[in-house]
Amino acid sequence: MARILQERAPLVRNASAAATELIREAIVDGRLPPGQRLKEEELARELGISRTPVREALLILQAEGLVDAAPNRGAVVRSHDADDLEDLYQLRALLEGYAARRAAASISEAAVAGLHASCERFESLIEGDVQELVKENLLFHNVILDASRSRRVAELVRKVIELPLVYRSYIWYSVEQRRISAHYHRQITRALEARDGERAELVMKEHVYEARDVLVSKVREAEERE
Amino acid sequence: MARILQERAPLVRNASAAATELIREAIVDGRLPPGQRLKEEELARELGISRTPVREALLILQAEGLVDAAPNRGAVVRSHDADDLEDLYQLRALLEGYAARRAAASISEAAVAGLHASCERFESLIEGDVQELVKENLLFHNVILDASRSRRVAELVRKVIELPLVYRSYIWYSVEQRRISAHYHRQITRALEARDGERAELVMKEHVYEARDVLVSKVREAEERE
DNA sequence: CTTGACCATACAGTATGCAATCCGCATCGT
DNA sequence: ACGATGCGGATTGCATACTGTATGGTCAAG
Repeated sequence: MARILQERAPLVRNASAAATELIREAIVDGRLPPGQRLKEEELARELGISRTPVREALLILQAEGLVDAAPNRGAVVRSHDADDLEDLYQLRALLEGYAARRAAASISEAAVAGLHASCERFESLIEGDVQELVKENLLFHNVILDASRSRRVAELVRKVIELPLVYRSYIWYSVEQRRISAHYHRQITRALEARDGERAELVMKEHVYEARDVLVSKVREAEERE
Repeated sequence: MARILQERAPLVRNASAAATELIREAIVDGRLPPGQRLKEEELARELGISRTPVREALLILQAEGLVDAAPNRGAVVRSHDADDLEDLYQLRALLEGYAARRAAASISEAAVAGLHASCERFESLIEGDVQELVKENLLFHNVILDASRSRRVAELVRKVIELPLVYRSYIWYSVEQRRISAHYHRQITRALEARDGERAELVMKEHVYEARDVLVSKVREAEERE
Protein backbone atom coordinates (compact mmCIF):
# COMPACT_ATOMS: atom_id res chain seq x y z
CA MET A 1 0.00 0.00 0.00
CA ALA A 2 3.02 2.22 -0.40
CA ARG A 3 2.74 5.80 -1.58
CA ILE A 4 -1.01 6.00 -1.36
CA LEU A 5 -1.28 8.49 1.40
CA GLN A 6 1.47 10.97 0.89
CA GLU A 7 0.65 14.34 2.37
CA ARG A 8 1.81 17.32 0.38
CA ALA A 9 1.32 20.08 2.95
CA PRO A 10 2.42 20.20 6.57
CA LEU A 11 -0.04 18.28 8.73
CA VAL A 12 -3.12 20.47 8.87
CA ARG A 13 -3.77 21.09 12.51
CA ASN A 14 -3.54 17.97 14.53
CA ALA A 15 -2.66 14.45 13.62
CA SER A 16 -6.17 13.00 13.87
CA ALA A 17 -7.78 15.61 11.64
CA ALA A 18 -4.97 15.32 9.13
CA ALA A 19 -5.25 11.54 9.07
CA THR A 20 -9.01 11.76 8.63
CA GLU A 21 -8.72 14.05 5.65
CA LEU A 22 -5.97 12.12 3.96
CA ILE A 23 -7.73 8.80 4.31
CA ARG A 24 -11.06 10.29 3.29
CA GLU A 25 -9.59 11.80 0.14
CA ALA A 26 -7.86 8.56 -0.71
CA ILE A 27 -11.17 6.72 -0.42
CA VAL A 28 -13.24 9.29 -2.28
CA ASP A 29 -10.97 9.52 -5.28
CA GLY A 30 -10.45 5.80 -5.42
CA ARG A 31 -6.82 5.30 -4.40
CA LEU A 32 -8.21 3.11 -1.63
CA PRO A 33 -10.70 0.87 -3.46
CA PRO A 34 -13.86 -0.57 -1.86
CA GLY A 35 -13.11 -3.64 0.17
CA GLN A 36 -9.54 -2.57 0.89
CA ARG A 37 -8.55 -3.46 4.42
CA LEU A 38 -7.45 -0.55 6.55
CA LYS A 39 -4.98 -1.83 9.13
CA GLU A 40 -4.28 0.64 11.87
CA GLU A 41 -0.61 -0.10 12.17
CA GLU A 42 -0.03 0.10 8.46
CA LEU A 43 -1.79 3.44 8.10
CA ALA A 44 0.03 4.78 11.13
CA ARG A 45 3.36 3.81 9.65
CA GLU A 46 2.52 5.42 6.32
CA LEU A 47 1.38 8.66 7.89
CA GLY A 48 4.24 8.77 10.34
CA ILE A 49 1.99 8.91 13.38
CA SER A 50 0.91 6.44 16.03
CA ARG A 51 -2.15 4.23 16.01
CA THR A 52 -4.20 6.45 18.28
CA PRO A 53 -4.99 9.24 15.80
CA VAL A 54 -5.47 6.64 13.08
CA ARG A 55 -8.09 4.92 15.20
CA GLU A 56 -9.83 8.24 15.67
CA ALA A 57 -9.77 8.89 11.95
CA LEU A 58 -11.25 5.49 11.19
CA LEU A 59 -13.94 6.07 13.79
CA ILE A 60 -14.93 9.34 12.16
CA LEU A 61 -14.94 7.83 8.70
CA GLN A 62 -17.06 5.01 10.01
CA ALA A 63 -19.59 7.51 11.32
CA GLU A 64 -19.58 9.17 7.92
CA GLY A 65 -20.30 5.82 6.31
CA LEU A 66 -17.12 5.61 4.27
CA VAL A 67 -15.71 2.60 6.08
CA ASP A 68 -17.18 -0.51 7.62
CA ALA A 69 -15.75 -1.95 10.80
CA ALA A 70 -16.37 -5.15 12.71
CA PRO A 71 -15.29 -5.69 16.32
CA ASN A 72 -11.79 -7.10 16.58
CA ARG A 73 -11.57 -7.43 12.85
CA GLY A 74 -10.72 -3.97 11.73
CA ALA A 75 -11.98 -1.61 9.09
CA VAL A 76 -12.44 -1.92 5.34
CA VAL A 77 -13.39 0.64 2.72
CA ARG A 78 -17.14 0.37 2.39
CA SER A 79 -18.50 -0.83 -0.91
CA HIS A 80 -21.88 0.12 -2.30
CA ASP A 81 -24.02 -2.04 -4.53
CA ALA A 82 -26.48 -0.74 -7.10
CA ASP A 83 -29.49 -0.94 -4.76
CA ASP A 84 -27.61 1.05 -2.20
CA LEU A 85 -26.77 3.75 -4.73
CA GLU A 86 -30.33 3.89 -5.93
CA ASP A 87 -31.57 4.44 -2.41
CA LEU A 88 -28.92 7.06 -1.90
CA TYR A 89 -29.77 9.03 -5.02
CA GLN A 90 -33.45 8.91 -4.17
CA LEU A 91 -32.55 10.53 -0.89
CA ARG A 92 -30.29 13.01 -2.61
CA ALA A 93 -33.05 14.01 -4.99
CA LEU A 94 -35.38 14.58 -2.08
CA LEU A 95 -32.89 16.68 -0.14
CA GLU A 96 -31.44 18.69 -3.00
CA GLY A 97 -34.88 19.25 -4.45
CA TYR A 98 -35.97 20.61 -1.11
CA ALA A 99 -32.83 22.75 -0.88
CA ALA A 100 -33.55 24.20 -4.32
CA ARG A 101 -37.13 25.00 -3.36
CA ARG A 102 -36.00 26.78 -0.21
CA ALA A 103 -33.22 28.58 -2.04
CA ALA A 104 -35.74 30.13 -4.42
CA ALA A 105 -37.34 31.97 -1.52
CA SER A 106 -34.23 33.67 -0.24
CA ILE A 107 -31.43 33.53 -2.80
CA SER A 108 -29.47 36.76 -3.31
CA GLU A 109 -28.86 38.54 -6.60
CA ALA A 110 -25.17 37.86 -6.16
CA ALA A 111 -25.72 34.15 -5.78
CA VAL A 112 -27.89 34.05 -8.90
CA ALA A 113 -25.13 35.84 -10.81
CA GLY A 114 -22.68 33.28 -9.44
CA LEU A 115 -24.86 30.45 -10.70
CA HIS A 116 -25.09 31.99 -14.16
CA ALA A 117 -21.33 32.31 -14.22
CA SER A 118 -21.02 28.68 -13.19
CA CYS A 119 -23.36 27.74 -16.04
CA GLU A 120 -21.10 29.56 -18.51
CA ARG A 121 -18.06 27.72 -17.29
CA PHE A 122 -19.90 24.41 -17.22
CA GLU A 123 -21.02 24.86 -20.81
CA SER A 124 -17.51 25.69 -21.96
CA LEU A 125 -16.29 22.48 -20.34
CA ILE A 126 -18.77 20.18 -22.08
CA GLU A 127 -16.13 18.86 -24.41
CA GLY A 128 -13.31 19.51 -21.98
CA ASP A 129 -11.65 18.01 -18.94
CA VAL A 130 -13.82 15.72 -16.79
CA GLN A 131 -12.01 16.71 -13.62
CA GLU A 132 -12.84 20.36 -14.17
CA LEU A 133 -16.43 19.53 -15.01
CA VAL A 134 -16.85 17.61 -11.77
CA LYS A 135 -15.44 20.54 -9.85
CA GLU A 136 -17.75 23.01 -11.54
CA ASN A 137 -20.73 20.77 -10.92
CA LEU A 138 -19.87 20.52 -7.25
CA LEU A 139 -19.58 24.29 -7.03
CA PHE A 140 -22.99 24.79 -8.62
CA HIS A 141 -24.70 22.44 -6.22
CA ASN A 142 -22.89 23.94 -3.25
CA VAL A 143 -24.07 27.45 -4.05
CA ILE A 144 -27.65 26.23 -3.98
CA LEU A 145 -27.14 24.32 -0.77
CA ASP A 146 -25.75 27.44 0.88
CA ALA A 147 -28.61 29.54 -0.48
CA SER A 148 -31.13 27.13 1.04
CA ARG A 149 -30.23 28.53 4.45
CA SER A 150 -30.71 25.23 6.13
CA ARG A 151 -27.50 24.27 7.78
CA ARG A 152 -28.67 20.74 8.40
CA VAL A 153 -29.82 19.98 4.90
CA ALA A 154 -26.62 21.32 3.38
CA GLU A 155 -24.52 19.31 5.80
CA LEU A 156 -26.55 16.19 5.16
CA VAL A 157 -26.34 16.38 1.39
CA ARG A 158 -22.60 16.86 1.52
CA LYS A 159 -22.23 13.80 3.73
CA VAL A 160 -24.64 11.75 1.66
CA ILE A 161 -22.93 12.34 -1.66
CA GLU A 162 -19.47 11.86 -0.25
CA LEU A 163 -18.77 8.68 -2.13
CA PRO A 164 -16.17 7.62 -4.64
CA LEU A 165 -18.64 6.84 -7.40
CA VAL A 166 -20.61 10.02 -6.96
CA TYR A 167 -17.65 12.26 -7.52
CA ARG A 168 -16.46 10.26 -10.47
CA SER A 169 -19.80 9.70 -12.12
CA TYR A 170 -19.30 12.34 -14.83
CA ILE A 171 -16.72 10.02 -16.30
CA TRP A 172 -19.62 7.94 -17.57
CA TYR A 173 -21.43 10.86 -19.18
CA SER A 174 -21.57 11.16 -22.95
CA VAL A 175 -21.18 14.60 -24.48
CA GLU A 176 -24.92 14.62 -25.08
CA GLN A 177 -25.59 13.86 -21.42
CA ARG A 178 -23.22 16.63 -20.41
CA ARG A 179 -25.19 19.03 -22.60
CA ILE A 180 -28.37 18.03 -20.86
CA SER A 181 -26.73 18.53 -17.48
CA ALA A 182 -25.67 22.00 -18.56
CA HIS A 183 -29.21 22.71 -19.66
CA TYR A 184 -30.62 21.63 -16.30
CA HIS A 185 -28.13 23.83 -14.48
CA ARG A 186 -29.28 26.75 -16.57
CA GLN A 187 -32.95 25.96 -16.05
CA ILE A 188 -32.49 25.64 -12.30
CA THR A 189 -30.69 28.97 -12.25
CA ARG A 190 -33.50 30.62 -14.20
CA ALA A 191 -36.13 29.17 -11.89
CA LEU A 192 -34.26 30.46 -8.87
CA GLU A 193 -33.88 33.85 -10.52
CA ALA A 194 -37.65 33.92 -11.07
CA ARG A 195 -38.19 32.81 -7.45
CA ASP A 196 -40.03 29.77 -8.74
CA GLY A 197 -39.35 27.27 -5.99
CA GLU A 198 -41.59 24.54 -7.29
CA ARG A 199 -39.90 24.51 -10.66
CA ALA A 200 -36.40 24.70 -9.21
CA GLU A 201 -37.23 21.65 -7.10
CA LEU A 202 -38.67 19.82 -10.05
CA VAL A 203 -35.73 20.33 -12.35
CA MET A 204 -33.23 19.62 -9.61
CA LYS A 205 -34.91 16.31 -8.89
CA GLU A 206 -34.90 15.29 -12.53
CA HIS A 207 -31.26 16.34 -12.78
CA VAL A 208 -30.40 14.06 -9.88
CA TYR A 209 -32.57 11.22 -11.19
CA GLU A 210 -30.74 11.27 -14.50
CA ALA A 211 -27.42 11.14 -12.70
CA ARG A 212 -28.77 8.17 -10.80
CA ASP A 213 -29.81 6.40 -13.99
CA VAL A 214 -26.37 6.72 -15.52
CA LEU A 215 -24.55 5.65 -12.40
CA VAL A 216 -26.82 2.78 -11.42
CA SER A 217 -26.85 1.28 -14.90
CA LYS A 218 -23.06 1.41 -15.05
CA VAL A 219 -22.77 -0.22 -11.64
CA ARG A 220 -25.31 -2.92 -12.50
CA GLU A 221 -23.30 -3.65 -15.63
CA ALA A 222 -20.19 -4.06 -13.52
CA GLU A 223 -22.07 -6.30 -11.09
CA GLU A 224 -23.26 -8.48 -13.98
CA ARG A 225 -19.72 -9.17 -15.03
CA GLU A 226 -18.97 -10.96 -11.77
CA MET B 1 -21.17 14.68 38.47
CA ALA B 2 -21.49 11.67 40.70
CA ARG B 3 -23.99 8.89 40.01
CA ILE B 4 -25.01 10.16 36.61
CA LEU B 5 -23.65 7.35 34.54
CA GLN B 6 -24.25 4.17 36.45
CA GLU B 7 -24.64 1.19 34.21
CA ARG B 8 -27.21 -1.41 35.24
CA ALA B 9 -26.23 -4.29 32.97
CA PRO B 10 -22.82 -5.85 32.36
CA LEU B 11 -20.85 -3.80 29.83
CA VAL B 12 -22.32 -4.63 26.45
CA ARG B 13 -19.39 -5.97 24.52
CA ASN B 14 -16.50 -3.60 24.54
CA ALA B 15 -15.82 -0.58 26.67
CA SER B 16 -16.08 2.03 23.89
CA ALA B 17 -19.51 0.91 22.74
CA ALA B 18 -20.75 0.69 26.28
CA ALA B 19 -19.43 4.16 27.09
CA THR B 20 -21.03 5.55 23.95
CA GLU B 21 -24.44 4.18 24.83
CA LEU B 22 -24.33 5.24 28.45
CA ILE B 23 -23.26 8.77 27.67
CA ARG B 24 -25.73 9.03 24.81
CA GLU B 25 -28.61 7.93 26.99
CA ALA B 26 -27.57 10.33 29.71
CA ILE B 27 -27.60 13.18 27.20
CA VAL B 28 -30.85 12.21 25.51
CA ASP B 29 -32.84 11.89 28.68
CA GLY B 30 -31.38 14.99 30.20
CA ARG B 31 -29.17 13.76 33.02
CA LEU B 32 -26.34 15.53 31.23
CA PRO B 33 -27.80 18.96 30.43
CA PRO B 34 -26.82 21.04 27.39
CA GLY B 35 -23.62 22.94 27.98
CA GLN B 36 -22.33 20.40 30.49
CA ARG B 37 -18.61 19.87 30.10
CA LEU B 38 -17.57 16.30 29.42
CA LYS B 39 -14.09 15.77 30.82
CA GLU B 40 -12.45 12.61 29.66
CA GLU B 41 -10.86 11.71 32.95
CA GLU B 42 -14.00 12.31 34.94
CA LEU B 43 -16.13 10.17 32.64
CA ALA B 44 -13.48 7.48 32.62
CA ARG B 45 -13.42 7.39 36.39
CA GLU B 46 -17.18 7.17 36.60
CA LEU B 47 -17.39 4.36 34.08
CA GLY B 48 -14.46 2.51 35.55
CA ILE B 49 -12.51 2.47 32.30
CA SER B 50 -9.55 4.38 30.92
CA ARG B 51 -9.62 7.57 28.88
CA THR B 52 -9.11 5.83 25.54
CA PRO B 53 -12.58 4.32 25.12
CA VAL B 54 -14.11 7.49 26.54
CA ARG B 55 -12.36 9.52 23.86
CA GLU B 56 -13.77 7.19 21.25
CA ALA B 57 -17.26 7.50 22.68
CA LEU B 58 -17.05 11.30 22.61
CA LEU B 59 -15.83 11.18 19.04
CA ILE B 60 -18.80 9.08 17.99
CA LEU B 61 -21.25 11.31 19.82
CA GLN B 62 -19.66 14.30 18.16
CA ALA B 63 -20.25 12.74 14.77
CA GLU B 64 -23.85 12.14 15.78
CA GLY B 65 -24.18 15.79 16.69
CA LEU B 66 -24.90 15.26 20.37
CA VAL B 67 -21.73 16.90 21.62
CA ASP B 68 -19.61 19.83 20.51
CA ALA B 69 -15.86 19.66 20.76
CA ALA B 70 -13.10 22.18 20.22
CA PRO B 71 -9.44 21.23 19.79
CA ASN B 72 -7.58 21.11 23.09
CA ARG B 73 -10.65 22.30 24.91
CA GLY B 74 -12.72 19.22 25.23
CA ALA B 75 -16.32 18.36 24.68
CA VAL B 76 -19.59 19.79 25.94
CA VAL B 77 -23.15 18.61 25.54
CA ARG B 78 -24.50 20.39 22.50
CA SER B 79 -27.32 22.84 23.01
CA HIS B 80 -29.94 23.69 20.44
CA ASP B 81 -31.70 26.99 20.05
CA ALA B 82 -35.19 27.48 18.64
CA ASP B 83 -34.00 28.23 15.10
CA ASP B 84 -31.98 25.06 15.13
CA LEU B 85 -34.97 23.02 16.22
CA GLU B 86 -37.16 24.59 13.59
CA ASP B 87 -34.67 23.66 10.90
CA LEU B 88 -34.46 20.19 12.31
CA TYR B 89 -38.20 19.59 12.37
CA GLN B 90 -38.53 20.90 8.85
CA LEU B 91 -36.04 18.27 7.82
CA ARG B 92 -37.80 15.64 9.87
CA ALA B 93 -41.12 16.44 8.22
CA LEU B 94 -39.52 16.08 4.81
CA LEU B 95 -37.88 12.77 5.62
CA GLU B 96 -40.70 11.17 7.57
CA GLY B 97 -43.23 12.37 5.03
CA TYR B 98 -41.18 10.72 2.33
CA ALA B 99 -40.87 7.56 4.41
CA ALA B 100 -44.64 7.44 4.86
CA ARG B 101 -45.21 7.86 1.14
CA ARG B 102 -42.82 5.05 0.34
CA ALA B 103 -44.24 2.84 3.06
CA ALA B 104 -47.69 3.05 1.46
CA ALA B 105 -46.37 1.30 -1.62
CA SER B 106 -44.95 -1.73 0.11
CA ILE B 107 -46.26 -2.04 3.66
CA SER B 108 -47.36 -5.53 4.73
CA GLU B 109 -50.72 -6.48 6.19
CA ALA B 110 -48.95 -7.45 9.37
CA ALA B 111 -47.35 -4.02 9.71
CA VAL B 112 -50.69 -2.30 9.16
CA ALA B 113 -52.19 -4.46 11.89
CA GLY B 114 -49.29 -3.51 14.11
CA LEU B 115 -49.95 0.17 13.47
CA HIS B 116 -53.63 -0.22 14.33
CA ALA B 117 -52.64 -1.94 17.55
CA SER B 118 -50.25 0.89 18.32
CA CYS B 119 -53.09 3.37 17.73
CA GLU B 120 -55.25 1.51 20.27
CA ARG B 121 -52.54 1.65 22.88
CA PHE B 122 -51.76 5.28 22.11
CA GLU B 123 -55.41 6.23 22.52
CA SER B 124 -55.66 4.42 25.83
CA LEU B 125 -52.64 6.39 27.07
CA ILE B 126 -54.01 9.83 26.22
CA GLU B 127 -54.70 10.59 29.84
CA GLY B 128 -51.99 8.28 31.09
CA ASP B 129 -48.27 8.18 31.66
CA VAL B 130 -46.16 10.49 29.46
CA GLN B 131 -43.23 8.10 29.44
CA GLU B 132 -45.39 5.34 28.00
CA LEU B 133 -46.89 7.68 25.45
CA VAL B 134 -43.45 8.71 24.22
CA LYS B 135 -42.48 5.07 23.87
CA GLU B 136 -45.62 4.22 21.94
CA ASN B 137 -45.13 7.21 19.66
CA LEU B 138 -41.57 6.14 18.94
CA LEU B 139 -42.74 2.64 18.12
CA PHE B 140 -45.37 3.93 15.70
CA HIS B 141 -42.89 6.06 13.81
CA ASN B 142 -40.34 3.26 13.74
CA VAL B 143 -42.75 0.81 12.16
CA ILE B 144 -43.32 3.26 9.33
CA LEU B 145 -39.62 3.93 8.91
CA ASP B 146 -38.98 0.20 8.62
CA ALA B 147 -41.85 -0.19 6.17
CA SER B 148 -40.37 2.51 3.95
CA ARG B 149 -37.68 0.05 2.95
CA SER B 150 -35.09 2.74 2.66
CA ARG B 151 -32.30 1.92 5.02
CA ARG B 152 -30.75 5.35 4.65
CA VAL B 153 -33.85 7.38 5.31
CA ALA B 154 -34.70 5.33 8.40
CA GLU B 155 -31.17 5.68 9.71
CA LEU B 156 -31.14 9.38 9.03
CA VAL B 157 -34.42 10.10 10.75
CA ARG B 158 -33.34 8.18 13.81
CA LYS B 159 -30.14 10.18 14.00
CA VAL B 160 -31.86 13.47 13.32
CA ILE B 161 -34.44 13.12 16.06
CA GLU B 162 -31.97 11.84 18.60
CA LEU B 163 -32.17 14.88 20.83
CA PRO B 164 -33.18 15.44 24.43
CA LEU B 165 -36.01 17.81 23.63
CA VAL B 166 -37.47 15.66 20.91
CA TYR B 167 -37.92 12.67 23.13
CA ARG B 168 -39.33 14.72 25.93
CA SER B 169 -41.58 16.95 23.86
CA TYR B 170 -44.80 15.09 24.74
CA ILE B 171 -44.41 16.53 28.21
CA TRP B 172 -45.59 19.82 26.77
CA TYR B 173 -48.68 18.36 25.11
CA SER B 174 -52.11 19.12 26.48
CA VAL B 175 -54.67 16.32 26.56
CA GLU B 176 -56.34 17.91 23.57
CA GLN B 177 -53.06 17.90 21.65
CA ARG B 178 -52.54 14.27 22.57
CA ARG B 179 -55.98 13.48 21.16
CA ILE B 180 -55.05 15.15 17.92
CA SER B 181 -51.80 13.19 17.78
CA ALA B 182 -53.76 9.99 18.27
CA HIS B 183 -56.09 11.04 15.46
CA TYR B 184 -53.17 11.66 13.11
CA HIS B 185 -51.67 8.28 13.95
CA ARG B 186 -54.96 6.68 13.07
CA GLN B 187 -55.34 8.65 9.84
CA ILE B 188 -51.81 7.80 8.76
CA THR B 189 -52.50 4.14 9.45
CA ARG B 190 -55.68 4.26 7.39
CA ALA B 191 -53.94 5.99 4.52
CA LEU B 192 -51.23 3.33 4.54
CA GLU B 193 -53.86 0.61 4.68
CA ALA B 194 -55.51 2.15 1.61
CA ARG B 195 -52.10 2.40 -0.10
CA ASP B 196 -52.63 6.15 -0.37
CA GLY B 197 -49.05 7.40 -0.26
CA GLU B 198 -49.81 11.00 -0.97
CA ARG B 199 -52.22 11.25 1.92
CA ALA B 200 -49.95 9.36 4.31
CA GLU B 201 -47.19 11.83 3.50
CA LEU B 202 -49.49 14.78 3.95
CA VAL B 203 -50.79 13.78 7.35
CA MET B 204 -47.36 12.73 8.57
CA LYS B 205 -45.97 16.12 7.66
CA GLU B 206 -48.73 17.96 9.45
CA HIS B 207 -48.24 15.69 12.46
CA VAL B 208 -44.56 16.62 12.57
CA TYR B 209 -45.27 20.31 11.97
CA GLU B 210 -47.60 20.42 14.94
CA ALA B 211 -44.97 18.79 17.11
CA ARG B 212 -42.57 21.44 15.91
CA ASP B 213 -44.99 24.23 16.80
CA VAL B 214 -45.39 23.02 20.36
CA LEU B 215 -41.70 22.44 20.89
CA VAL B 216 -40.42 25.61 19.26
CA SER B 217 -42.87 27.84 21.08
CA LYS B 218 -41.89 26.31 24.41
CA VAL B 219 -38.20 26.76 23.65
CA ARG B 220 -38.70 30.34 22.52
CA GLU B 221 -40.53 31.02 25.76
CA ALA B 222 -37.58 29.64 27.69
CA GLU B 223 -35.17 31.73 25.61
CA GLU B 224 -37.21 34.86 26.36
CA ARG B 225 -36.78 34.35 30.07
CA GLU B 226 -33.05 34.82 29.78
C1' DC C 1 -7.45 -38.06 2.36
C1' DT C 2 -10.43 -35.69 5.49
C1' DT C 3 -11.46 -33.63 9.88
C1' DG C 4 -10.76 -31.74 14.19
C1' DA C 5 -8.03 -29.58 17.88
C1' DC C 6 -4.39 -26.89 19.14
C1' DC C 7 -1.09 -23.35 18.68
C1' DA C 8 1.17 -19.34 16.59
C1' DT C 9 0.56 -15.00 14.86
C1' DA C 10 -1.48 -10.86 13.58
C1' DC C 11 -4.26 -7.44 14.81
C1' DA C 12 -7.72 -4.72 17.39
C1' DG C 13 -8.91 -3.12 22.31
C1' DT C 14 -7.36 -0.86 26.42
C1' DA C 15 -4.38 1.39 29.79
C1' DT C 16 -1.07 4.68 31.00
C1' DG C 17 2.60 8.09 30.78
C1' DC C 18 4.43 12.11 28.87
C1' DA C 19 4.18 16.26 25.88
C1' DA C 20 1.60 20.13 24.12
C1' DT C 21 -1.87 23.45 24.73
C1' DC C 22 -5.03 26.44 26.88
C1' DC C 23 -6.94 29.31 30.60
C1' DG C 24 -7.02 31.94 34.80
C1' DC C 25 -4.52 34.62 37.75
C1' DA C 26 -1.03 37.26 39.53
C1' DT C 27 2.60 40.36 38.79
C1' DC C 28 4.74 44.00 36.51
C1' DG C 29 5.16 48.05 33.72
C1' DT C 30 3.19 52.10 31.81
C1' DA D 1 -6.01 52.04 36.99
C1' DC D 2 -5.47 49.24 33.25
C1' DG D 3 -3.39 46.35 29.92
C1' DA D 4 0.51 43.19 28.82
C1' DT D 5 3.23 39.28 30.13
C1' DG D 6 4.50 35.26 32.23
C1' DC D 7 3.64 31.39 35.31
C1' DG D 8 1.08 27.19 37.01
C1' DG D 9 -2.63 24.04 37.00
C1' DA D 10 -5.91 21.60 34.41
C1' DT D 11 -7.00 18.98 30.45
C1' DT D 12 -6.50 17.32 25.93
C1' DG D 13 -3.32 15.11 22.21
C1' DC D 14 -0.29 11.51 21.09
C1' DA D 15 2.76 7.56 21.73
C1' DT D 16 3.71 3.18 23.45
C1' DA D 17 3.20 -1.00 26.02
C1' DC D 18 0.34 -4.57 27.19
C1' DT D 19 -3.87 -7.67 26.78
C1' DG D 20 -7.60 -10.07 24.47
C1' DT D 21 -9.51 -12.20 20.46
C1' DA D 22 -9.97 -14.06 15.81
C1' DT D 23 -7.89 -16.61 12.02
C1' DG D 24 -5.05 -19.68 9.49
C1' DG D 25 -1.87 -23.40 9.52
C1' DT D 26 -0.06 -27.76 11.19
C1' DC D 27 -0.30 -32.13 12.96
C1' DA D 28 -2.51 -36.11 14.73
C1' DA D 29 -6.39 -39.17 14.70
C1' DG D 30 -9.99 -41.34 12.19
